Amino acid sequence: MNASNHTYRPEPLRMTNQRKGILEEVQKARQHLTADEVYELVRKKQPRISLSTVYRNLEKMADAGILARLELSGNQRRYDWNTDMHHHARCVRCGAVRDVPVDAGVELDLGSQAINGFAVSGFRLEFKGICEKCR
Amino acid sequence: MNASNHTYRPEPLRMTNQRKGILEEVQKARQHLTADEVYELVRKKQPRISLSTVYRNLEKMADAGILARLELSGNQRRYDWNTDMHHHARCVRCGAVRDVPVDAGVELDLGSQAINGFAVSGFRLEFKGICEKCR
DNA sequence: ATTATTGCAAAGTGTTTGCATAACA
DNA sequence: TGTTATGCAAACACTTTGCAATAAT
Repeated sequence: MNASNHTYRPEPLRMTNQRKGILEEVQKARQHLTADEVYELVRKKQPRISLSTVYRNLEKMADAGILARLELSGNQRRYDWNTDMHHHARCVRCGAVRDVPVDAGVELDLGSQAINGFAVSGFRLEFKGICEKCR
Repeated sequence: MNASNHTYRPEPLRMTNQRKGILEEVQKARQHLTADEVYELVRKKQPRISLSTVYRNLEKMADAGILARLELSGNQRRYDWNTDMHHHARCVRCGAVRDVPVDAGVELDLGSQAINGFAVSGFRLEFKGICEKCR
């Protein structure tokens, strides 16, 4: 996890059943899942998988860029199959989280100037509101 | 936090020493503090205060609008003396969190149209970058 | 054969809660 | 006096870790 002196070789990721199962569930979910939601799903097919394996793999795959880690403010970590740049909207009523394409009516102009002395390298944008279903 | 039927009476907040001490530390801090940072500070003056009192009071005062709760993605909760609308920037190197005025080079155009079926009522914007001190 | 990965249990964070006692208004 | 607030300890939810056994390359 550390590019030390000069030869940084990323750990190869072995394709274990557990890994495969976890990846499948995250990718076919239409929701952004928490670790234990993934656990419950994978468990149906691999009853002996352990929760820590799920945690470890979600983290590892997120590090590898296979999945996206989703850390909404004040909430449990979730994992997302969509690794493209996008924002999120959370329904304050039912808690559902939906993706928001970067261009969906949102115009964010950072200019090139630093904000408050910061050299800004990125930002995250999170909407809240009421989803279609809830109104 | 809930205006139910008709007689909503907010609990009166008693001004205890603990409450006062906590409030003071948060207000005079130039940082956004976590509960246990507040605890350590208040403890210097009130050695017998308990951590749960700190937690309870920070939450209660945030509910009352005296302080602002600050939930940056994937991080510990912090509390903020500034209850006005503003954004935050976090230094990826030292972890410092600074306020960003709503108009600081940021142009966010929501239009009036809903995003992805959401009736958007708010958003939160969080910058990351390198702070002045760190570069 | 080598080394990444697993399952399990245990430990770690950060936060909340129940309860009897104390302090406020 | 009536009720909110406190301290303590214990519970909680989520996540990480140590370790010996196992599986992938």
